[in-house]
Amino acid sequence: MTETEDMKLCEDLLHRHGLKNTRTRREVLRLLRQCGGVLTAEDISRALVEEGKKPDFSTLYRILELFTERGLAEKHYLPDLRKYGFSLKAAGHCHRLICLKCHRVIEIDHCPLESFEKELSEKTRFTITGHNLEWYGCCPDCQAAEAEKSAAPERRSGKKK
Amino acid sequence: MTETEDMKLCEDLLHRHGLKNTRTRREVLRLLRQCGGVLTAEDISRALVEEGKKPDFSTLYRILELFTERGLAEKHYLPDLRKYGFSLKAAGHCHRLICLKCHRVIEIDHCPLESFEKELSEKTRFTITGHNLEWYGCCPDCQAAEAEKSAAPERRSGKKK
DNA sequence: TATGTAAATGCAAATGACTTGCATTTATTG
DNA sequence: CAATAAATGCAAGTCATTTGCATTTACATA
Repeated sequence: MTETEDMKLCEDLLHRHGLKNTRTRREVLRLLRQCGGVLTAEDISRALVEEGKKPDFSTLYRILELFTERGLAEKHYLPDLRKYGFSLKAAGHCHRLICLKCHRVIEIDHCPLESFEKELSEKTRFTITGHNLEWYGCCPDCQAAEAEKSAAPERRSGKKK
Repeated sequence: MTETEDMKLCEDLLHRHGLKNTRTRREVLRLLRQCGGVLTAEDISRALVEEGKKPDFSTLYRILELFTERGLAEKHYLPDLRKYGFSLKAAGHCHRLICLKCHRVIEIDHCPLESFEKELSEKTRFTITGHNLEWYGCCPDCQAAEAEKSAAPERRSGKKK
């Protein structure tokens, strides 16, 4: 897809969701599409700064919140980073497997909870309105990188946990 | 159980986990045991203030963090409150069903993910190190209260969502 | 195409949960 | 009971996120 086509698509997406088509919104959408996974406000800011733009964090947060409200994106708390990440919303209900090293995301479209949840609701008499389900781990690439590192160890920076 | 017995038990619990037996730690432990569910630092502070004590938040956070490290408690991010809650740790792996109104917690000790997770790991070649799973909903009591309220509506305070 | 208007943005300051440094107090050990 | 290592309180700091407000912009309409 050419860059122009991609931009066109972003504009359409915005319009289809009843959102004004502004430069920063297009950029945020583009980055989310490009990465395909989860980005934090800081990730997005950094990427745009590298391209010579510098949107304010307040604007980014407003955009990300808006995208989430309008069902264009999803917001996930990332416990290891103590902040939120955002990703484009998959059609339909799904869960994620997130690599803790590189933040790559695999979408899991089959929800293994449906039947269990029905049973649970009957047993507890709770109305169940939702659930949180995410898996964390280490993707094959990062496993390989990790294995290599321990084969030829280098100075390790004192990065906090 | 008498209050003294309860205190004794708290002291034992602390000692068994290699923790000094201080007043505030005993109080925090007692509150967690009494409530049986999830409490935030603020919940704990409020409860203690009502009893005429006023531990500093820094102390509470230090204690809760310590309890978590030593496996006495568990820490959960509560997305609707945007902060952490703590509960005594159940023996073994388990998940929670949390009432969004009153924060009552039901522990679900059967994890419906085990077999699914194995399959998932094989398919994606990720090393899966953990998962997040919590259900949210409304407990029977709050459902009843809700039903009553709409039958005989009263002035609603402008409490934020 | 010009233009009025609501909405979006940038900026600065605020918020709120949580953390940290340090001086003081306290639980435990000998 | 004294010594001491650890726990606490206090004040100030951190950091993600939010908010108020003045300015700019997208886009519908003239």
